[in-house]
Amino acid sequence: MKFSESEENYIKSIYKLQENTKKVNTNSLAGHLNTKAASVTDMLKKLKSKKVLEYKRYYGFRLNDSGNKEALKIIRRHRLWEFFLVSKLGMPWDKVHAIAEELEHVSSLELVKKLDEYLGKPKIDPHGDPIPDEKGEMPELKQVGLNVFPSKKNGIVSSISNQTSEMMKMLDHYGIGIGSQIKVLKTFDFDGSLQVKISKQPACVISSGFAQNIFVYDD
Amino acid sequence: MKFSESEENYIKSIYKLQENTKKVNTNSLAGHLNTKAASVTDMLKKLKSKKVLEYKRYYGFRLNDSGNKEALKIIRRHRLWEFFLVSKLGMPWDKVHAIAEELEHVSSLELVKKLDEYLGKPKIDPHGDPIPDEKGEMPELKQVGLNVFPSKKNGIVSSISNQTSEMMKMLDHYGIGIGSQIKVLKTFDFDGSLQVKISKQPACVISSGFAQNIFVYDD
DNA sequence: ATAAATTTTTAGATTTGTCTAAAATAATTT
DNA sequence: AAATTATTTTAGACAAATCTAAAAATTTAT
Repeated sequence: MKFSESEENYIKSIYKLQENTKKVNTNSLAGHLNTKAASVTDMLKKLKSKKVLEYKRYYGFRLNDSGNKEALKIIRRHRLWEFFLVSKLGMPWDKVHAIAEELEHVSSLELVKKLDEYLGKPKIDPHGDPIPDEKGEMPELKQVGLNVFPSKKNGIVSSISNQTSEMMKMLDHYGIGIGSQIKVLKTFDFDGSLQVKISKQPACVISSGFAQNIFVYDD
Repeated sequence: MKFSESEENYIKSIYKLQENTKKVNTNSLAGHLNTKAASVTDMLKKLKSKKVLEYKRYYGFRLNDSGNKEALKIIRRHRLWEFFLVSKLGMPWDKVHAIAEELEHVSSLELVKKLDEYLGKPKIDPHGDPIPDEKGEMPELKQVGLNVFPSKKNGIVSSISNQTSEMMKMLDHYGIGIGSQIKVLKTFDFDGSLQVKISKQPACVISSGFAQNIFVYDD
């Protein structure tokens, strides 16, 4: 089944609203999509007829299995593109969302597959959100600040909670970016500084404050 | 000025048809876009009102300066994405066009700039067509088969005129791809084989027949 | 140069997605 | 439980992009 850009946006928004409330209602979806309730009702009928929505008029609605699957595909594309924009093109965190909103609608399966492989099948996007896999499974990964990440374990940098240019300069200096491999070799109790190995570079020491802003998950 | 996806497709097609004939006519554009003459006329009015088209009814039409500039921007995006899909994602030549047709409509200036830099500001796309630069200038580059490329000059691989899997295997073996740096060190008259240096790898020797299919331009 | 053929444009309809305003239904208050 | 308020849906309109069929303009042929 193929979906228009607009249909995809509705599906994605319904999916997100479902996470909080069991049944989604017309007004909240209209708010989320920055549109009017009447427009939402029209689209609900269409999505129901396309068999992605459970919907009884006046009673709220939610995606069925098929709809959820579709939503996860769209979210997967969105987050892969965000990862690409940040890790490969070096775009700032806060600018990638809007661009990924456009790129996510390019739906070639071949493209998504190749992009995923090219990026190293990332599991978390630059905002720290999990990227659904090919089957639509959300990886259950907990990320933690590098300062509390266990020693001697291989970690992958998933996000950075500080987007100042000062931070950027330091990340750049150490060669740390989204997707970098990282391992804590030693921690110094005196000031909490850490000796770390970043990808294949020689080990180096970083401050606790710096490490706090680097989020990492188990490889 | 912003253009819809449809408007962009019209602009791009008119640009391409202009290359052959001085004035473009309604029917040929309809043929090119796989649509009907009446639809074309409707769009011509719109493009005229948006000041990208010189158009007098019944008399044919062509893009004005502003329209040509817009066309070059779209073509630039298209060809950069094609380059990306082939050189980074390793997609086959013949599959990238359709995907680039979608990607080209994502028009963030920031994105295009970063993508261009990331790809190394390529001048020729994988089909051998020139990529307009930021200013809309088409690079005037002649590509030649590697077998006739002058020795000791730095070349960039721009396209490959053979997409068989046998060819792919050899390209892969030698680490040659779109965008690779290459230099001919020596040629052997006995069988026309060439000693070449590919990027930073140690020099190696390749056959004349192989070299014929590798197109290169002056760096 | 007039008739025939072709091309282009107009007129009016259709589809998709949106909107406003009014009606229908549900939820809340008294 | 009736009245008030809030939410949702319907009815009807609109803009964008397309189409078919008919009319207008141009080109070609006789």
